[in-house]
Amino acid sequence: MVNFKEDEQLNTLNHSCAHLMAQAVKHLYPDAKFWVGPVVDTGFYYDMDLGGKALNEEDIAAIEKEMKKVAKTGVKIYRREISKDEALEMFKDDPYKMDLISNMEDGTITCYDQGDFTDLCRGPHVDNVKLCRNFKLIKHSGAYWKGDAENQVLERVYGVCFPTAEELEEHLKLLEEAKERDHRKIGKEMGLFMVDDLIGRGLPMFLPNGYTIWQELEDYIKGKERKLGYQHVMTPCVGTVDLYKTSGHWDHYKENMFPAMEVEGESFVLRPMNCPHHMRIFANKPHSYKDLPIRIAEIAHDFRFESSGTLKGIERGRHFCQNDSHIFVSPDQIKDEVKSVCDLIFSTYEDFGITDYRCVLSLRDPADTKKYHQDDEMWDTAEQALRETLNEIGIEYTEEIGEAAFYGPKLDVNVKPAIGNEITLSTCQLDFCLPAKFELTYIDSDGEKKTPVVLHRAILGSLDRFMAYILEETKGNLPTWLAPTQVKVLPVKTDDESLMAYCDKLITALEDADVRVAFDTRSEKLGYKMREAQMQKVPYMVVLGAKEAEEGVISFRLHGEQKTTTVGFDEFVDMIVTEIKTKKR
RNA sequence: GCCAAUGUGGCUCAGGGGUAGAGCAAUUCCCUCGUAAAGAAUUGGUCGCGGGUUCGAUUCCCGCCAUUGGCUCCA
Repeated sequence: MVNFKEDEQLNTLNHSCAHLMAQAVKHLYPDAKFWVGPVVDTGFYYDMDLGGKALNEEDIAAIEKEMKKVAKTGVKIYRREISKDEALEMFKDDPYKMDLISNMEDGTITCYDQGDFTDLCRGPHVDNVKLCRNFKLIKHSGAYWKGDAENQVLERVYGVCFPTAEELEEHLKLLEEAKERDHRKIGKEMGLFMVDDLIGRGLPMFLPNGYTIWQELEDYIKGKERKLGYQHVMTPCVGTVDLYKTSGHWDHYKENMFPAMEVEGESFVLRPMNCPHHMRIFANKPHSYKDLPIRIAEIAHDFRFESSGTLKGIERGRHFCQNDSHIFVSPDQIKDEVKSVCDLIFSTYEDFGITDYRCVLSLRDPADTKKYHQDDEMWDTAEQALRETLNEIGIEYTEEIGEAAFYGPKLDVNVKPAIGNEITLSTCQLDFCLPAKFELTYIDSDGEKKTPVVLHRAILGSLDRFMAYILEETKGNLPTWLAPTQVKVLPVKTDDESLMAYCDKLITALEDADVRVAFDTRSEKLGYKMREAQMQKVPYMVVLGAKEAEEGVISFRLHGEQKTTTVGFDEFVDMIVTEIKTKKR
């Protein structure tokens, strides 16, 4: 999909189209005030104050109509340079523009005139409104001024613009197709999970097919972790409020936790994360420096009271399972262990064929004293240690201020799903803070008690979110090892006893090899059964008739490919078993 | 939580002030068939929930709940 921001021509065109939209809005709502109208990856938007008027579908259609009308006039767009004082005078009735201008550096300010409309803008722009005629307003919503929920809500309208009508058409088609990849749609079609009002919003339930995938993911990552010396534990989904007061999570996140339950004079909460539980496991017995690193891992159930507006199938719910681990190391082990975690992340991505990801070194914002644990020295040490390690490993990353956890900096690995915003899949966080709060110690080689450093890390992130991502990436055509049903056997005739016996022989052979196989014995037409198997996204669709039974061969189609392949019986079984075992295609 | 839209049988959707309709699915019958839907019959819904207006509400109004698209947030 195109990136409007990075393509220079599209960027200019869309920026100009944002102005065209503002002009049309001004015609329809003369009192409209305008905040900013930037180009983003997916097109453009403009944030506008319409005096409390909330736009609906009809209003959007009317704005589009007015835009077409203005575009048709072919009015020219002129660039004009003015001084800051002139700008302040020109926009003195518009508090939003005044806010923008007053925050600009002194010197020349540019603005653009098009007919009866003038807007402050750095530019560049196309030179005529008619060039913006191939546009579409995509969606609209409320958006807080300056992105702050404390501020008033502005009307934001998103759109896209292309040089030609054909390109616009093509783009809109792609947007439609992206909806087909939505994991919620795929999940419903494949019977993977459900959400139910009576259970509660944001609390998806995995159905047999979905749980099969879930278990495969769990086995996969646990297997990898075991080889790397991780020790798996199981801990309860509740903890006392005091536990979270000790960790500091209570102060930072109590609003986003399910409220406390009072039982026999004690307060408990559903746990939102597992760090405190794992800290207490470390504290369960004394440790020598010789024991480190200690890698406590768990596929852990967590509950967070996410805002209702953010819930999204299994990508973001109020219950999820983290592929979590806390690694207790001595300071001199940090680099090796971070490197080991990174290796694990990237080897996992390789197994899943994930190539399109972005690494972020998330740092604290020193000005945000409310969010972050206050200890400058600790932060400097942690951030520098993580940065150095990443540089040493040679990972490409961008640094982002204000994205750190309250207790420490982190490496986040983000991906872009088919629908919606970038999500974090994997994370590796460096924490000098919680071990001290929990007064964790180990005995060092000099006989002194020292405080360990903790790496918080998740590879698949949450299994739920990872599954959502994989479903969207593969459109539900999962690799064989993950597929709920791996092989479906379709007999051409169901009343042919020797054929049915041949099918049974194959099914037994596959079941003995732990392959998940289904047998469609209904007396339906072959085409009908194939269509159904296809829609269920079964990787191997085996068609057996008298011909195959006589020759002792297997005919199959792979993941809906048009071509049919025929191989020997044993060869087929070996092929599947090998594929599943290597977890690769 | 905020702004907007939506909510009709298991699924996808049409309809609309006089107590509902299609296709698919399901069930039964029939069919035994060679690479994406044979045919027939039957079953299935107090139109998200609660109020109000009305002789009468699934349809109009209000409130709530849920879903969807964004905004904010994501330890």
